[in-house]
Amino acid sequence: MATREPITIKQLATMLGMAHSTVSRALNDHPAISAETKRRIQELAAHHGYVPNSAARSLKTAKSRIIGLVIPDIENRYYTTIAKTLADAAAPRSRQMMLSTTDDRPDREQSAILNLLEAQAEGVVLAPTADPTPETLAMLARLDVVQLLRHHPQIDAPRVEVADDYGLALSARHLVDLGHVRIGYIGNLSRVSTGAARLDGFLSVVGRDPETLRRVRICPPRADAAEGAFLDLMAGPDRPTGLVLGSARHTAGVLAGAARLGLRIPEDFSLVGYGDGELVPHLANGLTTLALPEQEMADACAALLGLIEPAGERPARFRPTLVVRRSTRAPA
Amino acid sequence: MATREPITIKQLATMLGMAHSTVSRALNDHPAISAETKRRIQELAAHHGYVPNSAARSLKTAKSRIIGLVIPDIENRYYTTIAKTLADAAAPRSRQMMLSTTDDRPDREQSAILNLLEAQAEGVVLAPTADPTPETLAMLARLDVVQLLRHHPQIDAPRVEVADDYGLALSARHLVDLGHVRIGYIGNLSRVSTGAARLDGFLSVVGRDPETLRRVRICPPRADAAEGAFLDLMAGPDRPTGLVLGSARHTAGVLAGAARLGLRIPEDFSLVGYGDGELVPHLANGLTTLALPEQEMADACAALLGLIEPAGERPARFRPTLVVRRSTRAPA
DNA sequence: CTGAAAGCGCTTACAG
DNA sequence: CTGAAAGCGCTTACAG
Repeated sequence: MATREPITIKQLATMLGMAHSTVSRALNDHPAISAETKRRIQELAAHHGYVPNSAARSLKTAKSRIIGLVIPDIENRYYTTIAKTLADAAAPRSRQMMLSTTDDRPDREQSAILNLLEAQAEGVVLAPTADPTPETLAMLARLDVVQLLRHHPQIDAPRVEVADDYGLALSARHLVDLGHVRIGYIGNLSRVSTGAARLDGFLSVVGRDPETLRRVRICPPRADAAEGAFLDLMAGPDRPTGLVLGSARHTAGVLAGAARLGLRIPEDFSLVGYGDGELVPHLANGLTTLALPEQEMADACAALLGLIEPAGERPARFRPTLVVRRSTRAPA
Repeated sequence: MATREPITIKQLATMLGMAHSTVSRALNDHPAISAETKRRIQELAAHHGYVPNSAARSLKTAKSRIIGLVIPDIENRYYTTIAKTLADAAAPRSRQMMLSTTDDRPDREQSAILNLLEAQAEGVVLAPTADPTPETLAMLARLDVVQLLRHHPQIDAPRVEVADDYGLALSARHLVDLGHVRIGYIGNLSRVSTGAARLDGFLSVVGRDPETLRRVRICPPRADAAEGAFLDLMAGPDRPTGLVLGSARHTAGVLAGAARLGLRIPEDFSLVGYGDGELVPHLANGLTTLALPEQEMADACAALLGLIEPAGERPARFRPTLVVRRSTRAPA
């Protein structure tokens, strides 16, 4: 029974010869309205395909049912899982999820946050860029924010993050325990908090002498960049016998580089990835990797935004676990 | 300079001793306002961290800047790419992307569409479930919709889809040309349009005799389901020497099943996947697969919604291409 | 170039 | 249990 022009509460009220306030209350199941009146009104509303106007409701109530998710990259499996879990939590509570990707650009971050502020978002889950603009920081102070994964010193908001230093120490320790001495690292820019923490965790185990630092490569989270870094790292003398990754998006590049150089895993070098997933067991003959509790972290975000009941403890920092498969072994 | 309570146009007008209509015009860069007035107003607005209220704007203009993306599963790489591309197209046009996942459930689809209708979404990109509810169909008639990938006979909206029959024929033909005779198929439910078209394309090449149909397995788009189907398919006598997949989410299950049975690819059977991606070249020693033009399809959606200029032709159906790697060869 | 006024579709105290 | 009224923050014809 959809009409071209959406029908309004006022029109329904006119048809029924009632005040539109009564219609509004009936549609919101207000206790003061009689059952019979409610039934009549709701029937007519359904018949005419009445749909409430959320802009009008938001204007009146000064809040919307929108929650924002602002992340660098939806193609990163980690964020994909977060998006899925958050969307699943939002749907049954009639919350809408607004998704923006920043590609780690502060200008895109700023416009995403502006849009959410304009929309009077109820909450925002944000994985901040390395350098949010002053405008972004000012706007964030006016929103209910959760910092996901990364954090920025000037954003005063609860954090939901991975114990990355712990995790990367786990990765490095695994290779050391297997007997590796020359261990390389390819990871993200250390300007974002996670990049710094991951490198730090790695170095806390292998040491910080110049010799070791020469086996560290930092590059953007793209496969082609990682491939370049890998080729460069493996070109020199005293090639690493083990390699630790600090980003999921570096995996494909390293595997491509290894294929190009004809290096086998784990015969020629051992590899520890970052992040698990459906396909990861089938990479590199079974990629040893750090698994992150994406689900729990997304739940923690949802709980902090009041979307779901907090499930027991809600630690700010979640510990990754090392999943040992067949891409790591003692050096030849 | 952010205040707790957001500042409004009226308050700015009072401070300046002007009419609030003038302030509104200045902030919207209306040509009739003098440069000097604009400057003063915009300066004050910036100083007070003025942010327009999008609910008020939407209420007045009877439209929002929201576009909806309603898909079954964000973890499916195909949809991830679409989401990324659409988000990238939306951002510079100050459009917001509302993401809902349906998990192929008509009730979730209905509430997602209801939310978008309430929000007066400018456009909706929808990959419909197999059986949208009558309510959903009625609401869709009131929205500007593009049907992505799948289509439903009762939804009257432009389609952006893959020539799946063509693509799966390509997959099957590849194995036939290599000399395979016993070829299996694992794919999606045929109740969704793509499931039917893919199976049809496969059968158009291998034939529809009962012998062949016994090598077809239909299962939900989950790895565990695909693994079960695979084990079942490979258990019988006259095991297929080649296998074609009709869903990206079946890949992990089949690889897990093959590992469990100790079957090597391509020595023991050849495998053709569905959908390409960063990691796919590193699966199964180089997975031969159908590559879909996700980027172009997302652009076509954006163009149909008026978000971007149509780039030359805009075919409704996009042809996948077969990327031959090392997971397929002549049968032993 | 600027102002006064109406109104978008709701919600919600206040009356009765 | 229902109604009359005000108002949320904008935009935009209509005047001048």
